Amino acid sequence: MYPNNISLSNRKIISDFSCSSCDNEECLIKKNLGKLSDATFIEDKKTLKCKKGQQFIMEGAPVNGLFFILEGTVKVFRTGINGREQIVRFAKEGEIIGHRGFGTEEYYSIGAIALQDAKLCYFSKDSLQESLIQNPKFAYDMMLFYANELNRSESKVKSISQMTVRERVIDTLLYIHRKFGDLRGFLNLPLSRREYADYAGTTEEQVIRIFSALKKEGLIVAQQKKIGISDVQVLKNEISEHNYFLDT
DNA sequence: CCATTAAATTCAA
DNA sequence: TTGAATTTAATGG
Repeated sequence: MYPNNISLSNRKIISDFSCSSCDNEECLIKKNLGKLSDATFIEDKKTLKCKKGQQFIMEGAPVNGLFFILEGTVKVFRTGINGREQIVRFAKEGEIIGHRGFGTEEYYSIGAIALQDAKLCYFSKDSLQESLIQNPKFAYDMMLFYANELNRSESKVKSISQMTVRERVIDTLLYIHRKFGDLRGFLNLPLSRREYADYAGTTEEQVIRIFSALKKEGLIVAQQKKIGISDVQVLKNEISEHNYFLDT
């Protein structure tokens, strides 16, 4: 389904512009730009354009650096035993992709695919490492990001092991809702039911049936890929015994 | 899990 | 812009 011959060399590199002219205030690098005075790595960065559905990190590929999302949304996944895709997270602009392989790991343990046309900033590992060492504030911001990711990931383990399928689907809906918000009553991120299933750790059919049930109960509205949550509070209540909510 | 149908999206002529 | 081809949603076995 996905091209498996993508390498850095054949990804399109679009006009590189400097971080100082970037207006993405969410970006960790942009936030610390003032402090990153002798940051040579900013010059090394490549900005790539990635088409919808294109995979830009292959599982098992060697780690050379990491990506920041400049624009667009991305799904990060891991392939399980039976070839099933487990979606680890959805990421939007300003977020970091591929950070797990950053320290000691040699190969990516995850894959990443653009959900929409996306622009990605790519920084080489070596130059980034250098500036992390020299820049405590930057390193601290990165650490917060890692801590947050770890927290979310631990909660996800719990949700998969202890919640019912229906609860996991609801949890997924709420996660998308609080992370991507809604636009005119619909979740501001179009996902296939397959993708909901891959995130919730269930099957496409289960998701479809639970959506139908929720629709009948008047808790959500659904027209194709557009899902609207009618009453966030009722859904929250249903899974409240499991949850401490996360902000990412 | 698989098969069927309906419906929607993509793509190229 | 249209319609044929492919993909996705929904339901029942």
